[in-house]
Amino acid sequence: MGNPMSEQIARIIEKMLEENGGELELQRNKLAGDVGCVPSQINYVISSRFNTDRGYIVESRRGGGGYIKISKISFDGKTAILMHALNAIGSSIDASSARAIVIALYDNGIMTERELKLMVNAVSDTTLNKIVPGGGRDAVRADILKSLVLTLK
Amino acid sequence: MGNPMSEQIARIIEKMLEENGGELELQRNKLAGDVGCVPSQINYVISSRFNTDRGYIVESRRGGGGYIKISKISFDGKTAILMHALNAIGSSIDASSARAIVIALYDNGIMTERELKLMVNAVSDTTLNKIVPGGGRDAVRADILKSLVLTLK
DNA sequence: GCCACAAGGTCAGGAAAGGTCAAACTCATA
DNA sequence: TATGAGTTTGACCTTTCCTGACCTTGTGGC
Repeated sequence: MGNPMSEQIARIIEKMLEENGGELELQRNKLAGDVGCVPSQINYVISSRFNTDRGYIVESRRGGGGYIKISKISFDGKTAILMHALNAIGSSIDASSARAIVIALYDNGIMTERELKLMVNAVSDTTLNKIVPGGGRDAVRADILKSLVLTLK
Repeated sequence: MGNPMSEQIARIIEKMLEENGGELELQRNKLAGDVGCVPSQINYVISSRFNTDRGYIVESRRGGGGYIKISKISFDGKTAILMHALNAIGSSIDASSARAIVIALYDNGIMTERELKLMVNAVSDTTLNKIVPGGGRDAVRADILKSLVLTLK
């Protein structure tokens, strides 16, 4: 692994995250300028390394005073269960497996009954069928489910 | 950490609203002078952040002794709120409007904070961006959101 | 009624972010 | 050497914010 610029940027972000207790707000253009790359590369680094799969939540705002906010999900006891679930979900998951995972989480006392219904609903086929084309549906479901599971942290 | 003037103005208004039981009358020119911006920016802040979608009603009067009155809507019937939300969602909705609606529901005591986070996450752009192609994204979001809102019934 | 002044309203334009996408490049490996 | 995953870049897009010129409405004096 030579030392691609993406690595450097990722390290910079990781360091800032550590110094800020797992949460940070950055200016895309400023960071790009500092490190000497094109702004969209910041997006690339974030989406390839600070995504939900790796346990980060990213929010952003455009316009004057815009920012990108990255937060790392931190571990504790029950998070082990959640991580296990995340792992089980993978990059694509069908409706019944998703349902099973959610129910398992409920059985483990990770969430309330209403939250259970909420999640079952969100990832049900009837909800996703309408628009998402056949192939992509399970992938969309996986993304949503992972995002939801992370919220339980 | 940008800190646009609009944010500051919004915070000031929010604070005044809280101190006044959800209702307040302000002088546009005075507020603009106090905070150091052009008067029309007050309109911008009000129309972008204190609009009906977010649960506010705005009235005003021009001329001598003019004013702008902002009141936060407080619903009574829970189902009325949900119906209002469903209506607001429609068949397609962008990320920030979706977010606004969910926050409004939370503000009205329809759901817990964790449910709020869950929903915000489920309909965020970062979650849906990955796979759903540009056009359909807002439609998928609307379907998911409506499904989630109905779960609260 | 007419006029001056005191509010607030509208709108278009430009600036300041961040987002998206596809093409080209790199480099390890089959 | 062909292929493909990962990286880099730039052209173009969308959202959010800020400002100023100009418009409309209400009040009070004459």
